[in-house]
Amino acid sequence: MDMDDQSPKMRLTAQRQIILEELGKVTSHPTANEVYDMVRKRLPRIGLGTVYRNLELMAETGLILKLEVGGTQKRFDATTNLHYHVRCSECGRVDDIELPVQSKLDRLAAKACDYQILGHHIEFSGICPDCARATAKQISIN
Amino acid sequence: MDMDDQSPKMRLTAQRQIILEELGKVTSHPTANEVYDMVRKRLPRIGLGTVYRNLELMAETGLILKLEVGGTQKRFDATTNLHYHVRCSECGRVDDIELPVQSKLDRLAAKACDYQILGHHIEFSGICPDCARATAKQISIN
DNA sequence: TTTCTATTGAATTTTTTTTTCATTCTATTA
DNA sequence: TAATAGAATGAAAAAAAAATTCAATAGAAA
Repeated sequence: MDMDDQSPKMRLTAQRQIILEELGKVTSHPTANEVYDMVRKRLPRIGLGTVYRNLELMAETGLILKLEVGGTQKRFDATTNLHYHVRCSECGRVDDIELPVQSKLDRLAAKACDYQILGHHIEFSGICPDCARATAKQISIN
Repeated sequence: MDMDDQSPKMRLTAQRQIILEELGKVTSHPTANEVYDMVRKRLPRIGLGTVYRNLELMAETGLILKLEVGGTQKRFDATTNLHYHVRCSECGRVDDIELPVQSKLDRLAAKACDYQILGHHIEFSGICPDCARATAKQISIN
């Protein structure tokens, strides 16, 4: 019999499990390299290629979320339910933002263009508390 | 006398002018490499570094817009007034979308997190007309 | 156990972006 | 006009980020 569309068999290897665990531990949205550093503390011999490969794979199967937000590097998120992000324009840090998903935007967009709209993502930009504090300090020194 | 905050003197060289012109000609949002290819038809000896350098510079001064949307590469836009984008999840093409800017989102976001919100960007994802047509053809062949 | 396939680490390659530097260009001053 | 100083350039190299290759390994299935 032919199996359905699902990928053949994706094993939950130690590497994958630990990548997933480490990603779940943080609320920041680490880059592949940052995940590599986190995972390496527990699996010192893991290769960077493996991390890239698995993050990509897990994003494809929907296990995690791949964020292609501002900045040069892709970032990853263990929370897969739809939500928005804030990005600090100073330091690049990315956080989740608790805002109800504006699904009406999709309907508006569908009317406004000839694409078949699948969804949307909102990225807010701003100054994170840490950078705001740093700037305030900066000013008071001058 | 000391001059004000503006950058010293930014010359409008032939290279810059042509980059700007070529970018203005298209409604797509070309990557640096695509701009390079466009510009090279008129300035065959221009270097890729010059294109990158100037796109980055012009984005900094606000002459053009740098989009860090989905996909691996940065894209550039000659239209600088705030607007949203749709990105084809099949081919990566990016188009503008005519949708009023939802400035209330910034106020909601400000309440929902401890960042100092500066603004936001919405990226819709969908299937562009071309890819939709290609998919339809694909299906009818099977 | 044996076989088959997915996965890995290590290294390499590719892709994208940035930087370096000697040279050229241009605006301004003398 | 010629000299000068700073900005900008092309060409090449380097750096950064991501993807791929491949022999070796590990696990599941037979």
